[in-house]
Amino acid sequence: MRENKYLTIYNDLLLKIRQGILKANEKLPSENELVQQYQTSRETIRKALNLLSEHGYIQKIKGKGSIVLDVSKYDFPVSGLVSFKELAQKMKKPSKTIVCELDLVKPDEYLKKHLHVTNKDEVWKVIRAREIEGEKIILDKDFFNKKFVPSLTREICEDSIYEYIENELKLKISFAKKEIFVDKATDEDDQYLDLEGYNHIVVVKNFVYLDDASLFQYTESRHRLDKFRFVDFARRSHQ
Amino acid sequence: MRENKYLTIYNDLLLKIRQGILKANEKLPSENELVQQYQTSRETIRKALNLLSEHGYIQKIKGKGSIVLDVSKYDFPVSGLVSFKELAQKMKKPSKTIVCELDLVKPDEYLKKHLHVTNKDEVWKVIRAREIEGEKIILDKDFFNKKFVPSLTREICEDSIYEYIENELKLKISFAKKEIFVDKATDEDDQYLDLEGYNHIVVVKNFVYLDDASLFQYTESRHRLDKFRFVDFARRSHQ
DNA sequence: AAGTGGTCTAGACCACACG
DNA sequence: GTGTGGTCTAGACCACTTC
Repeated sequence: MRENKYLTIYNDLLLKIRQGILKANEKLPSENELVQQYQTSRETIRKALNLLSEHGYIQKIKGKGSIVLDVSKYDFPVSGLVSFKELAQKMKKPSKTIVCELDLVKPDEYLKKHLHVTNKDEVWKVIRAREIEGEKIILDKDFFNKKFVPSLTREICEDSIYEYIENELKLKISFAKKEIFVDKATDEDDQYLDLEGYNHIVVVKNFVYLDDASLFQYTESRHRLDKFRFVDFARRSHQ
Repeated sequence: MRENKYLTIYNDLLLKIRQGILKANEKLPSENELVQQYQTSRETIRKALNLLSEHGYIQKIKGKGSIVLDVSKYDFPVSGLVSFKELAQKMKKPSKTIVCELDLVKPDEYLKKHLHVTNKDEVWKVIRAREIEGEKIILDKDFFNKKFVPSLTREICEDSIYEYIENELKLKISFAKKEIFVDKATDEDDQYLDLEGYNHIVVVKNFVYLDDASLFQYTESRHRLDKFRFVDFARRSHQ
């Protein structure tokens, strides 16, 4: 057994919720009962329950107990953030990635500021169009510091760069900042996408940080207005 | 002293980061050192550090230590989600709220489904336009179950309903689900907002749940395209 | 080998909900 | 009062980084 005990318990409880063994709107066993069931300490049970809570599967109420939330009514996965692209993949809609540009470039002023690189650094610039159900509706512009990603090929780009980075290069992505706003469509958008007359674009900027807190990727994802969708599930913080 | 020990430590460390006593890109004292400094147990220190980490102020690295992240480079507050409206308030831009409608209505099919109410329930329907720097750019449509919010006045609506609910009614909001997408502007949008020719609208749907996991508010916030902005800071989850 | 953060334990006391 | 979840403690062992 190599998995954490609290993650094992988390996954076990999650399975029971998904299978309906633990029913929505009903109470979970108390923490002390779970201590007995899983033969562990209370803090470990609490770690598992807090994870379930943070991910929106249960609600803990002081003095009463923990309630299983109704997961089925979410039309999207509950935890985290979901883009149209991810949804299309989940729905198994036919999709395709077209690599428009793949270059090693000198950073311009904007990139120098946002990627924290200097004139001496080189930066991978990747532009890809995402075609879903026959329409090119998303334009992804990615920029990586060459220091972190030495080589990159068209094949990797057609697949998932993200998987390549995590699985092959073993770089660990730890957190990201997102900005969403609407912008006028550029000539580049028009060139690579099927804009269908829409002259505005939803822009999702993404700043990705590694485990050691260094910024290594800047991404701009440009979505046609009518095909943009974003879901967030937020637990209110302390205070 | 009534505040939690770990929250006290969290706030103290946060203050030191903000004041530059703990500098960006430098290491925090180790957990064992903090145990000494604050005369507490390691788990308590870890609770405080985990909060700082979740809120994006530090980065913990196994075997090495915790690094203070550079907060100053975020043009928006780091933790959680920030809308244009909140930003305008932070920037102290002149803003005004116009209550367009305030009614007790029977729920239609859509509301019955999303607010989990029946024909017997009554629902508060509040429509407000938000004017910022002289332009009406956001239309907020709120729906509350009358069961939770018995009375509501124009004055409360012109102020913050949210504050009224938390401070006066003592209802505790625990989590919310957001959906963002772009829709065609309706006649209602046109009637209440200064659309300036934009015929699309960014829609932010908000489902708000109380402490006991009951859904009590459904909100739709409709933003003029050019004035929409949304920031998210997401830590990657386990797994 | 020494120091770091990550996990886990077995207790303790508290605040809250409910009958 | 009993049971619940929330906080806190003082230890322990582990995996990882650095020397």
